[in-house]
Amino acid sequence: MRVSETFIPTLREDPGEAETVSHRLMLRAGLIRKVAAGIYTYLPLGLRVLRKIERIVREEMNRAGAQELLMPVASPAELWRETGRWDFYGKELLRFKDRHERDFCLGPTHEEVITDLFRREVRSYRQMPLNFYQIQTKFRDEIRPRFGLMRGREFIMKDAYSFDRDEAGARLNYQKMYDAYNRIFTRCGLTFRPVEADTGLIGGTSSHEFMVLAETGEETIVYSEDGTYAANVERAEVLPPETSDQAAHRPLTPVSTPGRRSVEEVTTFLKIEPQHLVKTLLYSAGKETVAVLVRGDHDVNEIKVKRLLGVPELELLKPELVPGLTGAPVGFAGPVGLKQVRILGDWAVKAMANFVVGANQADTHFVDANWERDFNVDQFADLRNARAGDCSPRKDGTLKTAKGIEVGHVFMLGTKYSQAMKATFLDAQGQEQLAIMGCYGIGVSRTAAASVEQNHDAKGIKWPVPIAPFHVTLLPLSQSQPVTQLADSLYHAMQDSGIEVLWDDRDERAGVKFNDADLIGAPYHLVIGEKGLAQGQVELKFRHTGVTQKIAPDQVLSLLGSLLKAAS
RNA sequence: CGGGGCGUAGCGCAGCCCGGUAGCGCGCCUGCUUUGGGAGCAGGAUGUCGGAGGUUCAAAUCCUCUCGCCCCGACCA
Repeated sequence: MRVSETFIPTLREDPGEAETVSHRLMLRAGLIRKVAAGIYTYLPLGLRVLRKIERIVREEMNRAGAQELLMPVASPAELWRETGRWDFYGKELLRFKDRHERDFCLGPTHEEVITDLFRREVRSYRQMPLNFYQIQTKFRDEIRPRFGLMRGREFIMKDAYSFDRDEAGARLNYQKMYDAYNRIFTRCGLTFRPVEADTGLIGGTSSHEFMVLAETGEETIVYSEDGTYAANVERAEVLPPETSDQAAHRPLTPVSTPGRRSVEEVTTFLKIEPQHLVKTLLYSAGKETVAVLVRGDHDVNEIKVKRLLGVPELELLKPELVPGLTGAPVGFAGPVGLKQVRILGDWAVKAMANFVVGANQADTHFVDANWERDFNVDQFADLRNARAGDCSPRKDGTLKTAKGIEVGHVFMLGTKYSQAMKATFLDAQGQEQLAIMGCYGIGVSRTAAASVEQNHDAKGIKWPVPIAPFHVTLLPLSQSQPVTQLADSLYHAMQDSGIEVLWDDRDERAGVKFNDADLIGAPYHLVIGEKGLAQGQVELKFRHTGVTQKIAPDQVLSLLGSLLKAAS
């Protein structure tokens, strides 16, 4: 395509609205424009990138035996009521009424719709296994959309749903999808890592997230540097400590800690390490109030607490309710003498002795507290976030942490949806069975943004070949006849041999063209200038390395051809 | 929803505190020169100052309300 005939509105300056790298560069390079918060138009260049990713996704999904279909964006409330998600999904589900006052929503995911299809159409085990996928616009009314395409409200997702006769079949489909995802993100040129994950609102029995490793990622993952373990920090197990503090228990002693509330304030004031303090966090879990005890330098993992309690919602107790419960202002809560509250303790607390806790009295803490002697812990469990330096739960080394962008997520659903919606089939014995389901998502638009996060420099984007909007930018630096003529013939020759080329045919100065080319980020730039041409040469620049190479015009096709072949 | 910030020309911003002619840079249009890393000179066009209401002789500026956007948090396949 010719730049002069293509809508590529590049921006010289950073737009005021964008701070994140991918958001900024995608706006500046003319890939996207905002319509409303978290809602974007994909401009020609941006759409080309999405189509490339979609193509890779389709090829790998088809190869893995999934079949493409397309479900509607709008779906009726009745399906969502069947699974309870009409209420449970909350405000993220964008709802509306049609002209007959019937409730509808815009699909944030499609388990209900596909399960409805399955139960209407599939009768026999002979029709299974099945795996359907679609690439479609999804809508989630996020509380806070941000970072451009990274967390949009409307976005493009590939979602797949598998239906199996039994657990073994479901596991096989899960594995196929897991493998396909590895191939997809590898082909997209991303540095990523599959990690064990929590199942969240989708539910189900187990899942993995595919994380693109990037500093700006919203997720934290932990992994064993030497081993194979990797998990989202939400999910990562923490093993109980192997040794515990055997020190003789000293007597419980109140000390004055005026105005010292936070861990930092208290430990600084008492001149102790945070490892010798126990934090007491009060939560409301449904109708119950629970106290969670963790070591001063640890963080509570609320997902683990929720799972242990078997409750869907967990919220820190509202500050105004704390004094009524503890008899002290916020900041001085402790387990000693705490009434009407279930007390949960993290494993690390079990290994402690003679520690500091709040005294449930203003401006007072206890030192030398000990569990069992001074207070009762109803249950010890793994309740904290894993962190760097912890032992891997597989005991295959020490954990490190990294930031990641979730671009894919695979779930074993089991019968959660087939049960709720009575999606059954007759097995070989004529018995009615529930379909065993799995579901598998890829954020297509987010994948594009993640790639930019991972592949850029101060000048702009550095697209990997397989998802670049164009393979080559052709940059004739003057309007002189020999230069234009060569550009024209190379342009057509490249097109004829299947090389996707963007020809900057504008009468612009060299600097403008160079800067736009760097910003847009095609992997190869072919520069034709008067000086080089006088010596019978053109210049090939590799956007990723910045390396340039002088070559004869008649070598361009074969060289680019082999470079592209090697890179895709 | 809580906290912080912003809304002035297509884009990036100044002006607001302390009310009185709406400005700068880039881009855009015309002409000449220039042409290997965002050109120079000359000339030109472009504004419901987010919206509504109020105070005032006078509001971009002060007050009230409202809409939108960004960042942090809560939240979240």
